[in-house]
Order: sequence, then structure tokens, then C-alpha cells
Amino acid sequence: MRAMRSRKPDARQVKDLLYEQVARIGKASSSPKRLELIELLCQGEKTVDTLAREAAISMKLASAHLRELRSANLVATERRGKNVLYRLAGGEVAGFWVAIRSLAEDRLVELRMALAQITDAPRELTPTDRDALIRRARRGEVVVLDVRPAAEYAAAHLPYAQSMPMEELKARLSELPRDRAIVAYCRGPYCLMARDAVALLRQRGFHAEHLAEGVAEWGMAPVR
Amino acid sequence: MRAMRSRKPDARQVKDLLYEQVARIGKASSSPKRLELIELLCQGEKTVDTLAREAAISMKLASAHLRELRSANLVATERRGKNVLYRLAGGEVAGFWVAIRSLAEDRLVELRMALAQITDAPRELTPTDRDALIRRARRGEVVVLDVRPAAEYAAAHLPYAQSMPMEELKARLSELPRDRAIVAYCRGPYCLMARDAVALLRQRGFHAEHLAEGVAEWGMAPVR
DNA sequence: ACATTGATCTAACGTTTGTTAGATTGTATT
DNA sequence: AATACAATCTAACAAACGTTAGATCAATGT
Repeated sequence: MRAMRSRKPDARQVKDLLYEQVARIGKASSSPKRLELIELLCQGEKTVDTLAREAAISMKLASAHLRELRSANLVATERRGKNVLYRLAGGEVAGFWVAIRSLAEDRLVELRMALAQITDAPRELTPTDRDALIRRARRGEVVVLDVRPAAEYAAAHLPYAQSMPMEELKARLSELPRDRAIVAYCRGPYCLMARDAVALLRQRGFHAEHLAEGVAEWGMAPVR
Repeated sequence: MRAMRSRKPDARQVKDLLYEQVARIGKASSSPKRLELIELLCQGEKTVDTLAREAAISMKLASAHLRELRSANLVATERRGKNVLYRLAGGEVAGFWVAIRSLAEDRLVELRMALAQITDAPRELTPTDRDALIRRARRGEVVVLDVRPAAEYAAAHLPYAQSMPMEELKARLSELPRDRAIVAYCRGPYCLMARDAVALLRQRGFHAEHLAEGVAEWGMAPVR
């Protein structure tokens, strides 16, 4: 009798197990640096020290955080020569990053206030403009600039975008048109590169606009 | 000069602040019991000791967890007489619960295995059946049973569903048809009430099926 | 005014984290 | 083989967290 019971475990036990598993995802997303690493990995696969440098932390700490992300199965690794490449374990992870960020923006006033500090423009290009932007870009009415590092552009980019990494921008201004609008984007709303690019371009007399979204928000984040 | 600088703070500082805010949501979702409380609140507003009882924890602990959820602005409170009512702070929270759970199911094998323990049926009713279910229910071809407590039914329920709380089910079997299919649902995939209801109904010779989704999954969770 | 009930606050404990330093592993280069 | 580099593992610390018990507070009913 007792042996039979043990095959069908207690309801409370199973329930606790279920919530515990979901909490592993929550735990993985409970650290600012881990979230930043996820966002970076939304841009494409990267080595540990690239991630460490871009997130402004030590490699040891990055390794520890990545270990935590891996234990929640949010990222996967692959050794390539001397380096270990990290990437998102699935496209759903990028979607989750966008979802949790969006919930945070809905619920936390402090976040909206912090965002306002870096967003001077009262109105930026928004999701509703997506189709229109693609159409205009296809027709060549607007130039879409991807100002992230070239490797990230190679991993994935918005339709009709051209690569123009931030570091090269100043030197390659002559390639850009002065008679058409330029739309710059980077890693997403929390990345400052595109904002800086727009500031520079406007200062030099270009018609530049900022698109806050990146590949993760457009559902184009690479997985492998 | 220094005063000017302080108006536009360092980029790293602002970025860190942004991720920190998002991490508040992650932290709130990093505890199994907090997630369970969120799911319960997806069913409607509840008092602290109702929540404590249903989550099988002490009221003190429930209060502490709810405090944490409130500090992340995921839930809101309102005093009504002797009791304090908790509810979701917004519909996005229910959406997030579904999203994080779905990511966990995608990424964590352990979760799928735990789920399999309580799901004997290889194939249950799925999201794709939604429209069909509504149509059949409207025509009266199928009876949709909400087996949650009456208060939760009152707060929100699936279209064309009728309330039949688990505790009353056995006594009210005569109200149910034997010539038509009966579809039972409860709080969601991690809730066992509907499964138990289906088991009982089948045993008594009814044509019963289980719908794993609840109001949160259908986007109908009440907010106030 | 007093007791009762529901809920929170405070303090305390053991446990788990974040972070860093030091030693170690694995891979490529010479 | 020896060296250099990328990354991880181990150990250790302080800080933060989960949980419980005891005291407190707020509303209700008598």
C-alpha cells in the first residue's frame, strides 16, 4: 500500500517542485549584471572576456554569473580554441528579457525616471513605426544604421540596416547622406551607443533619429 | 564645471541603475512561494490569511513575502474592514507570470518531468483549441466547469463557464449532463483541482476533459 | 473599555549570495 | 617541454535572504 502511494507523490510536494523550478529562472534574473549579460548575449555569441569587458566587470565575476545563468539553462557554451563562447540557450530567452524589462518599466517609477535621464527626446520611434520604417528603408528613403560592433551586426541585424560601428562612425561620416533621414539603433533601450551616434550626427548637420529598439525587441536575436 | 557634470551623470551609473530596477522584478520572482502567491492573486483579490492557507504557509511568512512583492510594485493592497486585500498591481503581472512559467517549461527539463508526474493524459486541451472551445460552449455542445472557489469565479472566469467549486462537486453531480462533454479548469497548469474533478467525473461515468489553462493564461485575470 | 481577530513589525537564527584573491585546468604558441 | 592565455574552481569574507517567534497595531464586536 505504502509502496503504491510513493508512486503518486503528495500533491503539495509536486506543486512545490513546480514553483521551485520556475523560481530558478527568477533567481537567475535577480541580479543586474546577469540581466546585462543576457542582453549582451541577445546581440550574438560572445567570449567570457568580451562579456566581462562590455559589462564592466572582472572576468572572474563574469564567469561566476554565467555559471549561474547556465545552471538555469538560459545560456549554452561551446569551446572554440582558446575561448569559450556563450550564447542564449534559445530564442525564448531573448523574449523573456524583453518581457521582464517591459514589466519593470510598467511597474517601477524609478525605472521610468532613470530612463528619462538618458532620453531627452520626448518622442522616439516606437514599435508602431516598425512596418513604416521597414518600408521607408526598403525604398531607400531612410538609412538605418547599426552602430554596434561589427560582430554583433554579423550575428543579426534589423532589415535593411547597414553596419557602422560606433568607433568608425566619426571617420566614415562621408558615406552618409545629408539629404535623407538617418535612423540609428544599438543594443536596445538601455544602450547608449545609438543616442551618442545621433547626438554626433545632428551636431554635424545630419538628420538623425534614434530607434530605441534592437534585435531582441524585434524578435531577431540570434540563437546559434 | 563640476556642477554641470552632475546634471548628466556617468553613463555606467545610469546603466547600472536601469538593470538594477529590472532585477527588482527578478528578485521578486526568485522565490517559489512568491510565485505561488502571484498565481493565486491572478485568480482575484484575496486576504492575507486566505493566501497563506492556499499557499500552505504561515500568515507571518505570507505577509513577509507579500511585503516583498509590494516593494517591487507587483501587488497592491487595500484595507477592507478587518482584512487587508491584496491584488495584482496590473494585468501585466499576470502576463509575466505566464511568461516566466512558459520560459521555465521551455528551458528546464526538471520542470517538464515534474509536470509529467501530474499529467497522465498525453494530450490535453491546448491554446489552439480556444476558439473552438468557446464556439462549442456557446452552442451548448460542451459544459465548461470552473471548479475553483466561488469567489474566484466571481472575480473572473472563462467565457460560458459555470461555477462548480470542487467541494460542492460531489453533491451537485445531478446538475451535470451525461450526454455531453464536460471540460473542467481551475487556476492553471500547476493547480490540481481540475485534474481531480476530471478523475471523479470519469469515475462516475461522465465524459470529462481537462483544460490546463486558467484565467491568467487566457488573459482574463482580474486587476481590480 | 476590553477582548478578539487579522496583519504587520522587530529581532534573531542559520543559510544563501556577491565578490575577490589564489590556485588550477585546458588550449594554443613557441 | 615551456610559456602564455582564457576560463574555471576553491576558499573566504561580508552582505542579503528565508524563516520563525514575540511584540505591536488596527479594526470589530461586546
